Amino acid sequence: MERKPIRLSGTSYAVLALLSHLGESTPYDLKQALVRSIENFWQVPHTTFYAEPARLAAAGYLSERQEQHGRRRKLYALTDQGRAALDEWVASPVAAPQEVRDEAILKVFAGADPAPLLHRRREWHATKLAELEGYAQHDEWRLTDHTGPTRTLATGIAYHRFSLSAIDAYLAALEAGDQPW
Amino acid sequence: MERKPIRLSGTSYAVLALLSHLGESTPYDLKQALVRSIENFWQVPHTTFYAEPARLAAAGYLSERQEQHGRRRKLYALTDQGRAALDEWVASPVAAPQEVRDEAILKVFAGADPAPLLHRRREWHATKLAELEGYAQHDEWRLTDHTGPTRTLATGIAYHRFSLSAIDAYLAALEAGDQPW
DNA sequence: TTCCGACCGTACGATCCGTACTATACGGTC
DNA sequence: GACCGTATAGTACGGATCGTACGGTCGGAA
Repeated sequence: MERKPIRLSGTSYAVLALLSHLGESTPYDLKQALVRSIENFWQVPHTTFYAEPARLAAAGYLSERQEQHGRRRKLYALTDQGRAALDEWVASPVAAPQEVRDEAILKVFAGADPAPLLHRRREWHATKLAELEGYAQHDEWRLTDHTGPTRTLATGIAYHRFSLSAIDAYLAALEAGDQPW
Repeated sequence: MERKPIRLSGTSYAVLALLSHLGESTPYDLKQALVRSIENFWQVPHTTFYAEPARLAAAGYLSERQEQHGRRRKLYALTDQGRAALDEWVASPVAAPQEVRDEAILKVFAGADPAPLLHRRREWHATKLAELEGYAQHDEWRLTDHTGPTRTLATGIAYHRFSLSAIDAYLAALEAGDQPW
């Protein structure tokens, strides 16, 4: 079954989890689902993401077959080995600490004025929030169930809402003449 | 001056900014300062970080000289080219969006129970908060000035405090029988 | 004087990433 | 029915990055 041992990264488990939810899918389908759910908390560049199913299949975690018509895209599905690896990972309560990577804070660290960076950041959060709220309205995954994808999308919406309010509070303090910190 | 063109990453600018604050330093000094300030919002594995000053020096952004005694460590300092690159980057108000990478949320996405993950996460934030509050008390960088490193440290403290309170609120809701989302 | 732990760093192969490019399907339109 | 624009659906490639493991160096205590 397993042919070539590989290290499983968070991205690997993201693919396994998506396949568990969606059933047999193409890499493109998986990428779409990623963007609508967990991408907020686990970013993957598309070149990395497209390579992952093939890598997992080569190690025995996924089955691979090809469409017989049209683009002859590859279709992937969990094998028993893949499902077992996913279940084992999910069952363990250990997780790497949260990482926040923020180039704007890095610029402030280097001496930049926070205000213009915050204004741009505010726009970005507003755009993302609208995008996620759109997914929440239209997707088959509804905010009323308690599945993983739904919780994740709701967490993303909460994250952008909170960021907006925190930025607004900071900017208001700045304009009132305070120096928040 | 410039010998071999390289791409400057966030990590590159972190090194330049640290050197701008500290003056001539060894990679180890820089790493220590990183941990006490911006590492909360820009993580760099030590193997990557140690390699960066040499890479920047080879491209002309840093000067390099060696201690004459003891461990004969290498000492790096900004060149004019390095300072110019840093200033230009700081002056531009564009920054990549904030990225949050959270393996715990990824596990919840895959179906894990949030509660045990949150308890562990709570411990981690509490530990980090204590560590940062220690830096704030003892460092030469004081929370009363408004330099970049100080703001960054204060932001890190605020981040961990907020995370703790958010986790506590979520756990309290869970224990009260609610399903927050 | 030798041992230990903190300090300080490098080697190396696997993985990941950004940029650029390719190619296919599909609807409209001239 | 050939053309064209847009969305779809990827691949190629070289440099950057990463985790694991290992290697030396220094001061102090035993």
